[in-house]
Amino acid sequence: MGKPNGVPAPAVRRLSLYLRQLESLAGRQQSTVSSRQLGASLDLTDAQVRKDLAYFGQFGHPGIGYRVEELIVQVRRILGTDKSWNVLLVGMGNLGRALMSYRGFAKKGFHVVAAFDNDASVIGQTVDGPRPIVVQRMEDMAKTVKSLNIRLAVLTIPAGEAQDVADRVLAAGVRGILNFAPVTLRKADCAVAAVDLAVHLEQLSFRLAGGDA
Amino acid sequence: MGKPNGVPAPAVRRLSLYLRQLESLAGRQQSTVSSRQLGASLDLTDAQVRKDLAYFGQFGHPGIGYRVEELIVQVRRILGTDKSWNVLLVGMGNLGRALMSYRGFAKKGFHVVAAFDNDASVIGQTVDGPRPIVVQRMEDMAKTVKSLNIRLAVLTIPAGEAQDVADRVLAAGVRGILNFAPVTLRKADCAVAAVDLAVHLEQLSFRLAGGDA
DNA sequence: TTTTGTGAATTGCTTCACAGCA
DNA sequence: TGCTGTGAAGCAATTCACAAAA
Repeated sequence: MGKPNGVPAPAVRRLSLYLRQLESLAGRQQSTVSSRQLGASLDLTDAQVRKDLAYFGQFGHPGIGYRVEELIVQVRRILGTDKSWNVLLVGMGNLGRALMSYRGFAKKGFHVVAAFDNDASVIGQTVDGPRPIVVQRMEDMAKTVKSLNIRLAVLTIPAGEAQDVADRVLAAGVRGILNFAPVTLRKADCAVAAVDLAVHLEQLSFRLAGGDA
Repeated sequence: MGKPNGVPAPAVRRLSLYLRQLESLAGRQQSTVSSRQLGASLDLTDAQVRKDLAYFGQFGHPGIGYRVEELIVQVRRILGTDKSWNVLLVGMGNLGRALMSYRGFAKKGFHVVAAFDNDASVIGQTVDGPRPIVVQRMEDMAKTVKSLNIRLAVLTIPAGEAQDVADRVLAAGVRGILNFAPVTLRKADCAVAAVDLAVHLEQLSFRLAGGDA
């Protein structure tokens, strides 16, 4: 049932971008798209687009291109977003609260259904979101993960606490972590994605400070 | 004066991670570190670490390793964060406000010194941050960029407005963009870094939904 | 025509393995 | 001994180029 393992990681990253662009095309009522068109909109070659998609199946139609709606369905299935995912969030600081009410998650089928913090003054508060949610104690995590079938966690906490919280979240039964703390997590065979906001600015400053130009 | 162009992009990305780890080591009073140690903490091989650093110079000491404080200075210089950068932020929604008060930026020398929005009810408001800032009209951008010597912009705006705002920001004199909108920007020879929060969750769902495991 | 899917060629990145230095 | 810096080897990803299909 698992897909073949010869898929380059960069191809999987681009799959998300293809989906995003396809959804945009669908919104503009465009019914088919060529690999050249799709690639141009993302700064990729047509060959790259075709090769990436071909890792997962034959979705195109020679002479026509790809049917937008059809390909959306396929890519969602490949990415696993044809079903919805329940997500928990740890860390109710500014960033955590902002992500709670971020509509982009729900649009893609990710639903923040539980929120945690270790600060007693925050626990019990109701935070806004698509559905308002009461912030829970960390101790209640395992029970909540089980009862709500949560499989993903978003960590918006200070670097010093991140590893401990990650361990706890995994122990509670979560399978994947989106980590905003500026540390690399020791991961015990679980999926981890990291977003370090400062790192991205550093990459820009490198490029502007003689890095390439 | 520019560094040679044979540097792989992945090496530059890792440079930020090395710096983060080195700063952590410095905080714990560790004075030297070997490529093996540094690599292990980031899930990289020792050879990878040495090769990455060697693209930029000879910083190590055979038999000793790398002197932590010394290497921090060098890496900051390479990344361009030995000097501070003025940054503007467009889009005062939840995410924008959260980033305004995010301490991680200032810690790395990035200072949000101006904020913009196109919503009349937000313009003129004071938003919190390291220094509180008054939200300006988009029309004032060019003047502000020049007077405060702003070189980077962070965009936390809806996808539909992103390209227009990016064009405007570049016209105002900004040289690099950190884009949180879920669209790929047509970039006219400027540096762009993209953070799409939903994309990261999709990568996790792929890995959990039979993608590799 | 137009456009896909794909083996072959190419480019790029990582790992190996070891000389040289402390 | 312990460790770096680096050419050479190996592996991975991208691009090329063309047969096949509509």
